[in-house]
Amino acid sequence: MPKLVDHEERRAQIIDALLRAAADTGLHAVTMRSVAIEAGISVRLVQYYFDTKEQLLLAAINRLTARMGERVRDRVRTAGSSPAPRAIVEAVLLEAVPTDEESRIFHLVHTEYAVLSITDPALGGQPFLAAPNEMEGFLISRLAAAQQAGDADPHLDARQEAVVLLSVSAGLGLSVLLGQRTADDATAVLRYHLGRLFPGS
Amino acid sequence: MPKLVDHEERRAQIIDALLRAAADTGLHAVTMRSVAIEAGISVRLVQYYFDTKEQLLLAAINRLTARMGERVRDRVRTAGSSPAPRAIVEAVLLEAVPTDEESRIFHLVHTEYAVLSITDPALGGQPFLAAPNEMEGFLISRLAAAQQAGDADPHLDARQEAVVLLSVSAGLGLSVLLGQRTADDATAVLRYHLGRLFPGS
DNA sequence: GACTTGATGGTATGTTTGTACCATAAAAAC
DNA sequence: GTTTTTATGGTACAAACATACCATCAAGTC
Repeated sequence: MPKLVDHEERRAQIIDALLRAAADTGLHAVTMRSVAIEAGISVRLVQYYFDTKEQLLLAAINRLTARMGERVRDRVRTAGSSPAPRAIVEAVLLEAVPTDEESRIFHLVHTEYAVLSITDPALGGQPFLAAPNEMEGFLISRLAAAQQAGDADPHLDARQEAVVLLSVSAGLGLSVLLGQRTADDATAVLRYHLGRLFPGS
Repeated sequence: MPKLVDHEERRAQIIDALLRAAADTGLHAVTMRSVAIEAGISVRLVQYYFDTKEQLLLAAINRLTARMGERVRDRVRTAGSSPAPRAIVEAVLLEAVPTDEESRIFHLVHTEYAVLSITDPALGGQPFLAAPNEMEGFLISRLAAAQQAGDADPHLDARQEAVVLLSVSAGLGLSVLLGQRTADDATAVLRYHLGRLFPGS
């Protein structure tokens, strides 16, 4: 054989090619051939590392959700050294607004997967429900903490406000993908809304 | 020939079959054959009324956006006899939450089209930008009117609040489609948020 | 040095798709 | 009553797809 190959690295390469192809032509138009071409390898190799197309699609969505979770946690950690509650909440929610090219690819393909999962039972909606539910709990705890610290109006219903926040960030992210708003506009709207929740700044 | 046929009616029948098929198996899985079967006619007839698949898809999205516009206007008219600003705004925004089966089909397929339009230039994003922009203007005017009437806090930025409202209703609608929330929960969250904008009830 | 085994390329195959073509019955036109 | 239209069915066809199969070459193993 030629040089021994790190399978995980090869698989990551192929998955990244799939993500680029999906962001370019749409997830529905992704074929074994287009992934192979984008990755610069033969179709046979894609088959070699992911036996079937379904397995490739599943591996891609797993990698995607894992990477998005990492990105959110990175943001929390970065903003979290000085744990101002508003800064943390803002960091988490702004991750849903695609700014750089990588985040645009991620959110576009993630949205395509999410919509696909509504009708395709083989994609099992778990990854699309687990992460938002986790985020909802996180936001509720932060809002409640801010209320006790006197940074947020104690009359607010933390649970409902958390759902509003998640919805508005998802809606804004989608509108940016659709080209209806720029990322800067979406950011400004989100900051405005946070300003209403956290009156002290 | 057998009986003369109303072309527009036949076309509407076929489009409705397409919408059902798309809501059932996903827009990407819709074929000339599946539409024909769902409509109970032969493939040849689908070709006869819509020469090509692309034309069928375009006719369907046009019918879809037209029907959704009608539904929103119906709601405004129904709630508009007593023009309490909050009631009108609430009616418009609640249209984005799928409750009955028809609205679920509409919003599911509409979302599938919207996501598809991001990568498919042949679908031309116009219908997905015109309607929201029109709604944004409508909401801004209502919010401003409510502020002048003393029903809403005059310190609010009507434009930003309108964007927040549209985003939150879009995000809530999507989360209902994804099975993350029930329609009732989404409705309650939206009403809660409106209660914060319109303190007088 | 012989042999196994991992990584790769190329090709064949059966299925599904959109579309084009051929056919027919029956209403309308004259 | 013949001759157009009009609405419909069935079938044929080329392209594209996922996948299975055959082949090869080089690095380890003994």
